[in-house]
Amino acid sequence: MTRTSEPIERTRAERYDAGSIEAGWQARWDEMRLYQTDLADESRPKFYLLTMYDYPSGNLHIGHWYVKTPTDAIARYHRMLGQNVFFPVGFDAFGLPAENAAIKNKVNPRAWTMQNIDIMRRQLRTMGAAFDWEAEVVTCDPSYYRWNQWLFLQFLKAGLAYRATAAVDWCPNDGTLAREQVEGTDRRCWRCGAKVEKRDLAQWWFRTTNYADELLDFRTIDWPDPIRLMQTNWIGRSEGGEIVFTTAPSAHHAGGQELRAFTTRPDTLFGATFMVLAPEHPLVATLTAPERRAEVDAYVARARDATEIERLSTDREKTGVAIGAEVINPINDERIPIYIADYVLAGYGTGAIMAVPAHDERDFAFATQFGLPIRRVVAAPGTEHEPLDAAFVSHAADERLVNSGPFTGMTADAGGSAIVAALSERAAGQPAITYRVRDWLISRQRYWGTPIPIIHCDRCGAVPVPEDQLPVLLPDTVDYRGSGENPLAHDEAFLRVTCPNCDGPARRETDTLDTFIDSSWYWYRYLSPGKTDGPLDTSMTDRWTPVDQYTGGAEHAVMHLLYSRFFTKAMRDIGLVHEDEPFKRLFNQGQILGADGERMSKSRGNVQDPDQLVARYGADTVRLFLMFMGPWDQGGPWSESGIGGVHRFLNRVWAIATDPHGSDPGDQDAGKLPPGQDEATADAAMRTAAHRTLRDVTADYEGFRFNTMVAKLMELSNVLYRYRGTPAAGGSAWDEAVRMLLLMLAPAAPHITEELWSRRLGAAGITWSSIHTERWPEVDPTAVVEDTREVPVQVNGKVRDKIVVPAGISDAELEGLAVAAPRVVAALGGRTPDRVVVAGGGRLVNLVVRD
RNA sequence: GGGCGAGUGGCGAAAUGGCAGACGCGCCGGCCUUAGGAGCCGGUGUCCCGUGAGGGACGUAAGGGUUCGAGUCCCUUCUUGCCCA
Repeated sequence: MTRTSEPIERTRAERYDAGSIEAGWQARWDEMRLYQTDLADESRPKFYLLTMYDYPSGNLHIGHWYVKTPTDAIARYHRMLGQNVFFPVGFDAFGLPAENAAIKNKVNPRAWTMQNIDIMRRQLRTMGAAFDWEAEVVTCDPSYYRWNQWLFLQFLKAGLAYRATAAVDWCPNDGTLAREQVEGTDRRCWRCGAKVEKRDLAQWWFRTTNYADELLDFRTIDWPDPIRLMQTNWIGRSEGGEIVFTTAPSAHHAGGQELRAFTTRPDTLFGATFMVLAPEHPLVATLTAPERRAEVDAYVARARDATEIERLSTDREKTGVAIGAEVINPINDERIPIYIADYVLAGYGTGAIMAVPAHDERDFAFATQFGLPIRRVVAAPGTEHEPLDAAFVSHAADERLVNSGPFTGMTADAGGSAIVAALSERAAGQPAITYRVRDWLISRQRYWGTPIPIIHCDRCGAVPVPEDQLPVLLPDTVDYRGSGENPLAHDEAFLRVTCPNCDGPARRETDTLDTFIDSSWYWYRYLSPGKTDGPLDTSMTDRWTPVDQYTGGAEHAVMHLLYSRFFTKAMRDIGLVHEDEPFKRLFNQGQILGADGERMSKSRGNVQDPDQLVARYGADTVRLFLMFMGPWDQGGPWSESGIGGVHRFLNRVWAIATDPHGSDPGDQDAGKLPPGQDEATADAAMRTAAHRTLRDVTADYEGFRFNTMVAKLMELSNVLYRYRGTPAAGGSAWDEAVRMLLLMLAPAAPHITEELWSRRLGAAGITWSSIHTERWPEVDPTAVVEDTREVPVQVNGKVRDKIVVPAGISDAELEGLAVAAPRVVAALGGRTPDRVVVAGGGRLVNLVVRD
C-alpha cells in the first residue's frame, strides 16, 4: 500500500505523503484553538453555518463525509472572506437504535450512546474540519433535555401543547410511531420494518396547525423550490366550503340528522347525486337500514383491513355499499342516497363527501360502477350538452355553471362563493379551509428520550412538574424485561411521586418526547451550551440567529425542517426569540448510495467506510474526491474509480509548490517552454490563468459548485505543471499563481495547503501563520483580459472558421473580418449574407444566407 | 394515480439560448524504468471521404415546434429518481 520502498534518487524532492502531515496539523490547529469562535467578537460580520447534527450510530460512513466536508469548505471560505464563522457540531443522541441495541445486547442505552459518540468524535476529527467543538451539544445529556422539558411546559402554558386520545400507529417493537414513520404500501415501521397496527392512547400533542398558514409563507427565506413545494404539499391547504346535509326521514330513522361534508368545489353542489361516508363514520351504525345491515357490516370489516394506499388508489375498481338511507341536499332539497366506500377516509375533512360524479374522477368511477346518475353542472362554452365520458375537472376561467338553478350562468368560482353564501344565510353551510397536516403527536412510549414533565394525580389530573424540579431525570438503571414494553412503566422508583398540587400520591407520566423535538431548537443551544438558568442566551441568539446557512440531506425536507420552523415561531410567540424563521438559506445535498445504487445500510452490507480511504490517500484526497464527483445536490451511487485522479492532482500541486525547477523523467520536452513562447508570454499566460481561475472559483464557492471548482483548480495546476522546470518557473508570475492556487485550494484541502504554505513561509524566512487565517485573494481585472480572442464564425448556424481578433474590436470590424475568413468565403460560395448576427457581445458571428 | 426533478461519450460529468463533451476516470500509443498496480508526454463521441496533411456528415432518450442559432425554451411520448396519495 505505501510506497516507502521506492528508490529515493528517482525524485529529488520529497513526495507528498498525506499520512505524515494531516494528524500533525490537526493537533496543531486544536492546540491553537484555531476554530473556536469568539461569539462576542463584533469586529467582523458574523456567519452562522450549521450542518445537521448526527445520530451517534457508532460509525461514520462516507455519507457523513459527503455532507460535512463541503460544508467545512464553506466555513473556511467564509473565514477567508473575513467573517466571524461559527460552525458547531453535536449529537442527536436520543432515539430508538440505542434502545434496540440495549435490548439486543443487554447494554445500557446511555453507555452505548456515549461510547458511540466517543468513536464518532475521533472519526470526525480525521476530516480536518473547522468545527468548534467547544460548542458541542449532546441531546441525551440532562443539561440539554431539561430544556426540552422546560419548553414543553412553556408550550403547555401558552396553549400550544395539549393531551388528547387518538388511535396511534403502533409498532410492536418500537411503540408509538408518528404518521410519517409508517412506510410503504403495507404500513411497516421505518426503523424495524414490522407491521404497524392501531391503538387508542392518551397522547400529548403540539398545536402545529396553529401555524399552518404561516408555515406556507416562505417569502423571507432562501430555500430550494423542491423543499418549499414538499412542505406546501405536506401542509396541504384546501379552500372550499363545509356543506350541511340533513338525513331524510325513512322507515327506520326519523331524519333531521346533520351530515357535514367538506368540498373544494361548492360550485358543483347541484351535481351531487349521492353522498359517500367513510366506512368508519360514526353515523353509519345508526343510519343503516336493517335490511342493509349485514352487507354494510361486512364491508366495514373489510375496509378496516385495507391500507390507506390501497383505499385511495385510483387504479383499483371502486367498491362500496348503499346503507339504505338518504340525505337532503340543502341547495335544492333533493334527496340523494348515502353510500359507504373505502375511498373516503375518516381522518380527512369530515369523513363524508358529496359525490359529484360529473366533476370528480373517483366519484365518476364510483357512479359508473353502481349505475348512479351523472349530472353535468359546469361546462365550457358550447359544451353544455356534450355527453361526459369522463369527469370534467378542468376548472378554466371561461367555464359556466349549468343546471344549477338560480346560479346557472355564473363562473365556477363566483358560483361557488354564491352557493356557499346562500347556504350560510340558512346556516346550512359556510366557507371552510382544511389542512392535510395534523397536530404533532409528540408522545412516545419509549425509555430513551426526554421524560415528559407531567405528574398524573387521581384528584388533580395531569399536573405539570414545577419548573424548579426540572429536569425529570431518566433513571440510569433500565430493566427491559424483554422487548417492546417501556421500562419506565414498571420502574416504581421513577413512577411514585407526590402530586405537586395536593401532595397526594401520584404517578409520573411515562411517555417521552419525540426526538424531533431535540432537533427543533439545537442550533439555539449551540450558542450557550453550558447555560444553566435558561435554554438560550438571548443576547447571543439575537446576534447570531437566524442561521445564515444550513446544510443537510434532503431526506429531512419535511419533518425536521418543518418542525424546526414551527419551534421558532412558537418560541417567538412565547418571547424567547425574536425572529420568524430559523434558517435563512438552506442547501440540501443529495445522498450517497451504496455501490449497488441502494441506500447504504448495514443490513445491505453496502456501507462505505471512509477510514480505509483516508488511510490510503489522506483526508484531503477523500474530501476533494467527494466534492469532485458531481453536483453536490445530486448524490448518487458510490464508486471509488476516479479517486486516483484527484490524488494525482494533489501530488502535482505538491510538486509545483515544492519543486518548481524539477522535471519528470520521461518528459522529452522537459525544461523547454511551449513552442512560440518566451518568458514574458509565459508569465502573462500564468497570470491570466490564475486570475481567471480565481474569478470562476470564487463564483463556484458561492454557488456550492464544488465539482467545477475542483476542475478549474486542476486546469490551473495543469498550466503551471506545463511550465514547471522551464525558465518561466519560479519567477514572480509563477510565484503569484502558486500562492493563489494554494489559497483557493485551502478551504477544500486544508492539510496539504497548510503544509505547503508553511514551507513557503519558511523558505522566504517569514514567521509562520496559518493559511486558514489568510484573506481570500482579489481578482486583478487587468489580468483576466487577453489582447486577442478567438471568434467562431458560423454560416447558417454551422461553424466554418475561427478568426483571431483584437479584444476591443467593434461589431462592424468583426463582421468585416468574418466574411473575409477563407473558409467562410468558401462556404458562402459567392453568396452575400442576407443577415449577419453578432452574438453575445462579439463572442460568435453567424452569417445567414438563403439557398 | 398525482406532484416535482433528471435523461449528454465506455464511466463520473461540463456547457448566462451562441464552438457539445471542460475536468477527471478508463482505454490506446509512447517515454522513463530491472520492474510497474508509480511518474511523465500524446491520443481517445460515431460514421464517411482522403496514401497524406486534412476535410465532411451525424450526434445531448424519441418525435414535433419556436429561433439567425436549442443539450438549454414550448408541446407530445418513453424511461428513471424522489416526494405524496
